[in-house]
Amino acid sequence: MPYDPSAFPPFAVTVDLVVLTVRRHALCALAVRRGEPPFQGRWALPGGFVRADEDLAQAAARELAEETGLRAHDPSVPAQDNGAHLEQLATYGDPKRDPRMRVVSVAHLALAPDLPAPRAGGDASNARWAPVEELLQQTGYGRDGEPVAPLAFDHAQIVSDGVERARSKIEYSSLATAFCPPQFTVGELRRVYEAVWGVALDPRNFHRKVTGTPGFLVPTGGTTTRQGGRPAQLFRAGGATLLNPPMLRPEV
Amino acid sequence: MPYDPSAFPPFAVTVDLVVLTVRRHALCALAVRRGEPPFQGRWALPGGFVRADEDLAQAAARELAEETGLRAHDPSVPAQDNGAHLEQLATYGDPKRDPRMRVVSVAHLALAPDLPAPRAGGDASNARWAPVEELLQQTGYGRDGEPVAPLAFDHAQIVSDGVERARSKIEYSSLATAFCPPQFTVGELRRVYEAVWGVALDPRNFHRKVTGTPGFLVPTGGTTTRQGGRPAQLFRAGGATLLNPPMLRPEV
DNA sequence: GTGTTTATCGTCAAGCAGACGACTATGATC
DNA sequence: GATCATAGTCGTCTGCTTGACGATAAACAC
Repeated sequence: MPYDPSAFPPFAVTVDLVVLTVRRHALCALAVRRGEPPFQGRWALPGGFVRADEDLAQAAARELAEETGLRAHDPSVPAQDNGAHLEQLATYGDPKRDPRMRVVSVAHLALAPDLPAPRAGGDASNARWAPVEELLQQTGYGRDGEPVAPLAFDHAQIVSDGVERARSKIEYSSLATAFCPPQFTVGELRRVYEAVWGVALDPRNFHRKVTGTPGFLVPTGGTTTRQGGRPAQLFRAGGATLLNPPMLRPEV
Repeated sequence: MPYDPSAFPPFAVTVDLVVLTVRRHALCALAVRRGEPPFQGRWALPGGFVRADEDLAQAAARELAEETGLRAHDPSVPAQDNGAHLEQLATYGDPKRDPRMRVVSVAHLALAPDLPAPRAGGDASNARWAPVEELLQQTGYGRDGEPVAPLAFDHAQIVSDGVERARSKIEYSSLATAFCPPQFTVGELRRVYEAVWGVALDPRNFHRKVTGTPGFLVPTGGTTTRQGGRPAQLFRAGGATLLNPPMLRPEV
C-alpha cells in the first residue's frame, strides 16, 4: 500500500497521566483544572498531545516532568535514582470521548513518593493531589465540603484503571517502593500498602514477609525515628522486581 | 483550546492482533504474509486501520472476525458463548516503527481454541499458525526447514508482550479456559498450561488444584475418551475469573 | 488377558500465612 | 526521672497449600 493519507482517518494522539502518590495515609492522584472548554473549570488528568517526533514513553515522561518536575525512572537503567516509576497503562479511543475531534489517548501510570505541593504552569490553584475515592465518586462533596464534579472526559475510568493496576501490581512486584523516598523503613512501606489497598496489615507478619524476601529490601545501615517510637532500620529498594511468593491482599 | 487541527500532528491509528491458540502442544500465533511494501512477503500480525466511527475494541473485534471468523466474547456478557477472549494489550508508537508515516498501533490479545485452518481473505497460503518460539527467534530455520525471517515492523516485540501477558494471566485467572473448546477435560486444560508455559505439570496436583478451586470448573456430567485412556469428566468454565490462590508457575 | 494410556484419589512432609504474645527503644508527659 | 504512648522487631503456634509420589480405575490395542 503506497502512502496515501486519504486511506485512513486522521487521529489526534495524546498521553494522559495517572500520577499516584500516598499522602496522609491516602492514595492520591494528580488532578489539574481545565482552563478551556470543553469541561472548562472541571478537574482532569494532566496530559497533552504527542509530538510528531516523539515516542509515547517520551511524551509521557515529558508531560510528567512538566507537571511535577519528576524525572521518569527509565526501567532499562537499574540504577536507583530518585525518578518516578512510569509505565503505559491503556489506550482509550471511543469516538465520542472528546467532543471536538477524534482523540486517542494513551494513558500512562506514574508512581511517585510524596511530593511538595504540585504545580501546573506555576499556578498551584490549578493542580492538586486528590484522594482517589474522591475522584471516583460520581458526585457529592469532598472532604473539605467542596462539591465534587466528575472528572472531565473519560478520566474517571482512566483513574479507576490506573488505581486497579497499582493495587494489583504491588501484590507481586516491588513496585510499592516507588511510593517511598530513597530510604524508608518497613513501617513506611507497610503504610504504603495499607493506603493503596485500604486495609490494615499486621506489622509483625508484614515485617517478616518483606525482610524475608531476598532482594526486596537492602538495609542501608542507618536508622530513623521520624515516625516516632523505637528507631527503625532504613532500607532501600533491592534489585528484585518480582515478588515470589506474592504479597497477599487480604480479602473483604 | 478551540478546535485547531494544525495544533497537533495527525496520526494513523491501527489495531494489530496477537491471536494465540494451542496446537499440537505448542503455543501458536496467527501470522499473515504481507502483500505490499514495506516488508513485502514477510510475516506480520493481522491488523488494520481504525475507522473514523469505530471504538478500538470494535476495530479489534472486526479485524478478528475478518481474519479468523471468530466472534469476540464480550466480557460484559457473562454468557459462555463460543467467542474468543479479546483484550487490549499495549500501544506502540515509535515514530519510526512504520517507514511510511506516523502510525500508532493499539495491539490486542486474543485467545482462541484450536481452530480449523486459518484464512486471510480466503487465501490459506497467506495466513498460518506459527509456534511463537519460531516467530520470536530473530533468524534461523523453522521446524519445516523453511528459513525464518523476523516479523515485519515491531511485531516481534508485540508478540513477545502478548505471550508474556498470556503466560502471566493464566496464573491468576481462569483465562486458560479460553484456549479450550466449550467442554473440556482436566487433562486438556493441563495441556494448555503446559503448552503456554512450556513446562510439564504433575497431573495429580493439577487435578487437585483446579477441581478444588470453587467456581473454576463446572462438571457437565458427560465424559469423553477423546484423549485415550480412562474416560475423563467433561467440564465447562465456571463463573470465577480470578484464581485465589493462583496457579503457580514452576520456576526454572 | 496383558500392556498402555489417561484419569482420579490419597498420603506425607515442607513451607508459608495469619493470629498473636513478648520485648525493645525512642519521645512525650507528668 | 518515672511513666506512658508509640512504633519496631523477634518468636511461637496452627492451619492450609504445595510438591513429590504411590495406588487404583477405566478405557483401548494386541
